[in-house]
Amino acid sequence: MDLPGYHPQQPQPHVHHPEDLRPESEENCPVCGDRVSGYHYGLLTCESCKGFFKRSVQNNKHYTCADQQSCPVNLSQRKRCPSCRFQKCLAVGMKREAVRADRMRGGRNKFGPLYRRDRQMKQRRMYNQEQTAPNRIKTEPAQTHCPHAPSDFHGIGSQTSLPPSSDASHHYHTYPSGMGHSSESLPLDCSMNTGRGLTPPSLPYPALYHCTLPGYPQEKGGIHSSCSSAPANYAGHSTQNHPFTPRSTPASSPCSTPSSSTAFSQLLEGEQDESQLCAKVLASLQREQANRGKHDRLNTFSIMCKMADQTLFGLVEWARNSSLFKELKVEDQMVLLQSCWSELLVLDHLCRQVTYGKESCIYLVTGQQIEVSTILSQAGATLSSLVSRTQDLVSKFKALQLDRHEFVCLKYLVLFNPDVKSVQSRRQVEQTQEKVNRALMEHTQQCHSGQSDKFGQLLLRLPEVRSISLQVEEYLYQRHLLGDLPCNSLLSEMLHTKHN
DNA sequence: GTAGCCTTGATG
DNA sequence: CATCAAGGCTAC
Repeated sequence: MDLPGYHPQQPQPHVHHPEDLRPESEENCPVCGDRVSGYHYGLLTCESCKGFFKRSVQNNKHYTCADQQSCPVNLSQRKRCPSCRFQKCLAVGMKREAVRADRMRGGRNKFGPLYRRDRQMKQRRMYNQEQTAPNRIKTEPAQTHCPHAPSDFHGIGSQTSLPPSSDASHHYHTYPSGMGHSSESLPLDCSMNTGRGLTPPSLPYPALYHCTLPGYPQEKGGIHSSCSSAPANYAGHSTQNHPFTPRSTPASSPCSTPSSSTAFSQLLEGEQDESQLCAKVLASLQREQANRGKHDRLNTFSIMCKMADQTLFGLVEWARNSSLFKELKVEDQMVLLQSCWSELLVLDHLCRQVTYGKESCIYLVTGQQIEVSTILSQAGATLSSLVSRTQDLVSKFKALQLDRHEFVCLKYLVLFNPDVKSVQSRRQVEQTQEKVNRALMEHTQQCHSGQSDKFGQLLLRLPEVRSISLQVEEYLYQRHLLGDLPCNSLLSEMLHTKHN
């Protein structure tokens, strides 16, 4: 697999977790952020969430949320909405089965080994942290307030990681979605400095297709000069990383048998270099933050949206540059992309986690990492559930040892979806999908003959990708309606198109 | 209903 | 016998 890794000249990723400053024993409850008192019903939680979960299961409670099912669940507000609290308990992994039907006291249950493994893992991680601590970039006090984000595409709670004593409630008054609206800046700031260029990234995306697609294929400068819709950081992409520029196959490519390499050379031609993408997104965000006043900094949610937006832009460009995609009518290209953009984002995120992500961390497109437990302890129910579902899928893909070729195939399979309504050349889309399907099947058989039915296993994951992506869209749309999404983004345009 | 503290009892 | 994750109790 092609592993760009970290480039020494690039900002090193930071692991952001407030626990940095505290001993392990003071880990926070993933449901409400309170102090944990031990393992309860499947994972480390606080005493109150343990009791709450027990009561809810024992009394077979069915709560209803009076709001949007995304209420904040934290130390100060955990009592406010039992529905969201219970949903979050489930989302973070508390297990109903661990509540005993016979109410037998004492003893141990079947989760004993799970607790032990988890403890060992945590100990190992702590040991590793101690080993590397002297080299780690410390977050400045101001940045311990850094908001944390689950991913580069989910859109994210812009809640800040406030210390337990701080009162975050004022953040929630205006935004009942459960996410505060902090103007405090993302961990990005740790590495952001004095970029001074005036390159507003918010540009007229609505014209994306009308403006750019007719201009292509290959019209030099089509997208970049005839239309200002491309974020500045993508300028130059077509020359630096043009799909028709011969690209050397990664030396570590796991498999290059004649049949699959022929099929794959066509599929892999437009793949972006992760380190370039990372550098561009980071640079653009740094510029944007630098251009803002001290009190006008982007909040976490906006930063996450911008990351997602630029990732999305990259994905659109990837599709547009793909020779298979170019064979389609422009109208079909548009409807296909409009139908699958969120799935592509989810797949892109998954691949990033499988390739670079460390256990229990989420790896952002900027190379930064955020502890899943931190996110779960601060996010609302919807976001927590999204993060948990996605992390589950990451584990499954990791277990399947998904390689880059397979990931690219999945992207194509999602893109060439003949079931999309209003596709004109349905047969053509179908044929391409079959072609990719065959390539994927051959590849898995040739390169992973040890894993029986890897092909089938990969395909079986796609419905979950689809389902997560729909939840992502729904979540983003809610935030959009609340006015949380940055204006003029490709993201909001895609959401709008769909809901119209 | 909540949450902090107490009691219980299988496990290693 | 110590541990610790279950359930129970009870002031609020």
